[in-house]
Amino acid sequence: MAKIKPAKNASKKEVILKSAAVLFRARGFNAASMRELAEAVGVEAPSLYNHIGSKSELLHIICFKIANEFTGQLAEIENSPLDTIGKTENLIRFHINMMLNQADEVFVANHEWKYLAEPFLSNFLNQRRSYEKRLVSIIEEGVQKKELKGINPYVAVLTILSAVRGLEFLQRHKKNISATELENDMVTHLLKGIAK
Amino acid sequence: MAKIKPAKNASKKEVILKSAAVLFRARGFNAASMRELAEAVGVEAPSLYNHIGSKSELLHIICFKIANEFTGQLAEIENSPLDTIGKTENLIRFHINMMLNQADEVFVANHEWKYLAEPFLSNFLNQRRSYEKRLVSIIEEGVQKKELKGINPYVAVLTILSAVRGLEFLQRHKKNISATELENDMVTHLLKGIAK
DNA sequence: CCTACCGATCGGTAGG
DNA sequence: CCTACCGATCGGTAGG
Repeated sequence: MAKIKPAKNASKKEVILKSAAVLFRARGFNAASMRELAEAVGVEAPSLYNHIGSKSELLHIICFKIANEFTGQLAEIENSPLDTIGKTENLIRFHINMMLNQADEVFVANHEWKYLAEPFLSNFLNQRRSYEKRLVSIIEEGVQKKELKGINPYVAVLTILSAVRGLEFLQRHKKNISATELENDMVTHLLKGIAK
Repeated sequence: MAKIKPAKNASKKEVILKSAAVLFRARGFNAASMRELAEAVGVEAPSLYNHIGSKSELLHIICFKIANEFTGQLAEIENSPLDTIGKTENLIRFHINMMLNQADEVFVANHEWKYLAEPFLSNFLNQRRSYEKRLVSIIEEGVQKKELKGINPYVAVLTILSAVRGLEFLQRHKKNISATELENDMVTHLLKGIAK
C-alpha cells in the first residue's frame, strides 16, 4: 500500500526527528537501527515509514537544519556594525549557545555528516567550507586593522571552532558550571588567553 | 583448523592495524567492513583471522596504544621542574605533534572508542577521566599561584583539548601552513589570546 | 591463505 | 499502524 504523509502528521515526524538526533548521537548513524528508533518513538519499525522516506532522510534533515541556523546567524553578524573582536565574540557566544541548546542535533551535524548520501554530502561540505572561509575573512580583516594579533587566520578559526565544539563533552559536569560562567570564561580564553 | 599466530607474523599484524586505523577513520568503525579491510591489506576476509582475533580487538589495540602514549607523556610533564605555563605549553605542543604524526590512530581513539566492548570501554573511559583530572590539577595550581588568570580550570582544559583535537580537520590545507607556524600560533592563541 | 558458507541483523516493502 | 517477510550484508567459522 502506498505511503501517505498528510500534513497533520508533521508533529509525529518532529518526534521521530528528535528521537533520531538523540539516537544517532548516542550510537552513531550506522550503529543506530530503525528498530531502536521505532522503540524510542513507540511504534513498530515499518510504521516509521508512514512519516519518513528513509533512514538517510532523517540524517540530512538534521544536518541541514543546523547548517542553516549557523549560516543565518553568520549573515547577521557580517552585516552588523561591530568591530572584528565584537564579531568574533558574538560568534563564539552563538556557537556556545547552539552547543548547549541543541546539543544532539549539533553533535549529529558535526560527526555524522559523513554518512550523508549524495548530493547532500557535497552540498553540506560546500556549505561548511563557505562558512569557514567567511570566518577566516573576519579574522583576516581584524589582523589587517591591527585589532588582532598577527596570527594565521585559518589557525585561529580552527582553534575557535574546535574549542567550542568541545562543549559536546560537557554534559555531566554541567552541575558545577553555570552557562554564563562557561560562556564568559571561554570567550576570555579564546580572545585574551589564560596567561596572566 | 585452529588459528596460529607465530611471532614472525607480528609485522603482518602491524600492517593490518595501520590499515584498520585508516579505514576506521575514513568510514567509521561500524561502517567499515572486514571485507574492505581485507582488500586494503591484500587478502580475503577470512585470512585476516589468522592474525587477529576479531574486529573489536583491532579497535581496542588502537585506542589503548594512543591512550598509553598520552598518559606516559603527562607523567613526564608532571615530574618536570617547569612552571604551570611551561607545563601547559609542553602539553599543547605534545598534543599537536600527536595530531600531526599519528593522525589516524588518534582520530580513532577520539571518535570510535564508544564502540569498544566491555571491559575495554570502562577501562578507556577511566583512563581518559583520570587524564583530564590531572590536566585540571595543573591549571588549578597555575590559578592558585597567580601564573594563570582566574578562569574555571575545567573550562580551560576543555578549551585546550578541544582546540588541539580540531587539527583533525587540517589535512588538505596543510600546504599553506608549516607545522612550526601552526604549533606556535596555536600555543600563542591558547595561552595569550588573539586580541591585541 | 583460500573457498564455501553459517546465523544474525539490517533497511525497507507488501498488503491490509 | 501492524504482521510477515524480502534481499543484502555483516562478522566470523569450518575445513583444508
